[in-house]
Amino acid sequence: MPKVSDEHRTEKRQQIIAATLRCVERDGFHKTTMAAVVEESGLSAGSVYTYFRGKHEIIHAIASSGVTGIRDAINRLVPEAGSGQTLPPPERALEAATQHLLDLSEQLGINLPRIALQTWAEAARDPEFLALMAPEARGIRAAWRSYAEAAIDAGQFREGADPEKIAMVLTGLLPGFILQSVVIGDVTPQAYAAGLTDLIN
Amino acid sequence: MPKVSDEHRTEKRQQIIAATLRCVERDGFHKTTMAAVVEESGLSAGSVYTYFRGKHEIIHAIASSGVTGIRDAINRLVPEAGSGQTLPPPERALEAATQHLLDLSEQLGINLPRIALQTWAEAARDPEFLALMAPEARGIRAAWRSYAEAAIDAGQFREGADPEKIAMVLTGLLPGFILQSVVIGDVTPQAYAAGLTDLIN
DNA sequence: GTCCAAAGAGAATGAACATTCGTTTTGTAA
DNA sequence: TTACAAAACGAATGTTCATTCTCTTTGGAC
Repeated sequence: MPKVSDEHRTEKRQQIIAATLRCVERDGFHKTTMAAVVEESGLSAGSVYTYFRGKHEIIHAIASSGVTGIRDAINRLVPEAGSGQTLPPPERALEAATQHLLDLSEQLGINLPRIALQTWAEAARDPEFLALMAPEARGIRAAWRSYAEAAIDAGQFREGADPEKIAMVLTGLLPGFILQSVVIGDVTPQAYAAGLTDLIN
Repeated sequence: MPKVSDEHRTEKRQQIIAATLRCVERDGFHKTTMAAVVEESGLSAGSVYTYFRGKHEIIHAIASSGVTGIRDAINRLVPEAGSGQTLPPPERALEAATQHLLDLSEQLGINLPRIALQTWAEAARDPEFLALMAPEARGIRAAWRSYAEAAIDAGQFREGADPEKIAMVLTGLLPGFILQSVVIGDVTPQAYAAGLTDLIN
């Protein structure tokens, strides 16, 4: 094949990334072999290496991709000024965020919680990987902060509450849901949200 | 050396496990080489293999060890019947649990949050490893459940609140603290607890 | 239609690493 | 003291895996 359009090129890269995600869900980053990626992608070794310089680069591409879209899901909960949309209470916001994760998992046919655990471990180990992930993590925190600010304005939390600290806790609830869904396996968005309701009231 | 006492044997095993933990904190399970464990432990390759059948067995020993002692730390917060000890509010309980983790990290000279992330990833990947970790995870949930039951009895939460669901959320807050401490790095037990206070009130 | 540069294929390569093995040292028990 | 069984050692081994290299195919430009 001759030089191919840029769209085709990014499409093939997506195909390889998707194949890698399926492998990583099963085996983690380090037990995922290039042979497995090659097989899962339906391409040949040589071909994969024309789209990525190596395994390293595929993994880093995953790190920067913000696969979960959690950040946007949270931002969608915060009404734009004058939109008339109402701000959900924290338990509904949490439920929406966790439900989004499960919906997207189903849609992609990939268990995102499992992938998430792998990426966290990699972030703890590889500073470059961390640098690629951190913006997404900070973005999720910032989204919760916007939510908290709106909630304080709306009188849902006491005047003078610290939106950044509230955001820390709301951000922290997501990994807790993800980890428990993999390790214990009995959490649902509804039960988790109900727990928050009981904790708050 | 001839056959050596059982205490000496378990002591050497501990020494190897401690060395491995230092390696895993730095490199993760899969990038930790036996050569590194050997060097860090100050023993020789052959010697390490007289105490463990292989890398696999060292890793599994770590999985079942419940290194963090979080479970006990939580249980200590719940007063025994008739002890006169008072039940702390959730934010203080959370602060105590997260502070325990940092204290123990300092005491051991090991960053436990980093280790935790590695173990979660391994649990997602290796069912045997998961089976060894799960009891500790369930134990932490059970400890929070005891706390929640006591708190409901004490009137801290509304009558009819579901202690298991409250326990889900309190359990979930810990991974959130751990992950954010590694990825964002700005969480403290105090700030996190203050966030919970603001969220609750 | 012919070229040709890039893509695709898959066997070959070489490095990294867990584990083993032959040898030496050590401490206890006779 | 001597003997011996286990522990310690560390070089050698064999396997696994990422990456490369050569060869073949492909499809757009002229």
